[in-house]
Amino acid sequence: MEENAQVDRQPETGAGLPGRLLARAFFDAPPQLVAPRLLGKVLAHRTGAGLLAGRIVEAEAYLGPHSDPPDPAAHAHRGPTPRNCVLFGPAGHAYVYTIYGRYFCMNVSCEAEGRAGCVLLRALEPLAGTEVAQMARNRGLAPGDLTAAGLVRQLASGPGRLCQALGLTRRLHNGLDLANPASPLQIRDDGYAVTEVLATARIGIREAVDWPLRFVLPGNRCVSGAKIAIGKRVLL
DNA sequence: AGGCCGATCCTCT
DNA sequence: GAGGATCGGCCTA
Repeated sequence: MEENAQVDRQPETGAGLPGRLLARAFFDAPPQLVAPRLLGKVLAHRTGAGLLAGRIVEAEAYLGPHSDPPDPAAHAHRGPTPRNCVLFGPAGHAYVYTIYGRYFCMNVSCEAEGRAGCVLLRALEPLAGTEVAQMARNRGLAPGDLTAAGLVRQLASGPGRLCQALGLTRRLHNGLDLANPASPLQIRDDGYAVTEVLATARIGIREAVDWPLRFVLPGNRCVSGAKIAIGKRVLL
């Protein structure tokens, strides 16, 4: 609507980006509340190859060591280390780490400084109008394959795939401020309306496996691990 | 100083 | 459905 006009007046804050930037206050809340609210929002990465962006359709909350009971599956569980120190900083920053020596995973830090809750971004639905072909190349897929049914799902359905598609690495992106209009990596609200969120058990962990801290947009084609479709409704 | 092991993905049966 | 790739970081000694 009027958004285009506003973008033209402030090109440095949102030129070419969909919707509006999420404020830091959005992230300054416990992760089990931030995670479901992040569904439907857009993760946007500005690169030399254009805008790589997708809608968040799956996310997991990891609780900080201050929580009761503490979350034994969280990286911050045993307190700050060189790897996880971003989580103990202010909310709204990217925590990107290496997993299995080959892949990266991206989290969003939550809560005030000193509290290390976070949200793992597990799956995106590629956003129409962005450089989807580049995301496919980043994933080692031929852009032509995208026309085939089911292959959109291969782009960013999974935390490692998500980072690969958007070109996110620990070296370049860990610690970036997601709520800064000058940042190449942002989370934005393009007005997409979420009607229903399901909570399920988290994936790929050994501790606290039955805590219902994984949140999905039910029925979305890009949600990972289709086996775990059962879950409880979440009130937003 | 060294060993262990993952908030994963892909391939093969 | 199972197993291998692959390595930085964290824990223990």
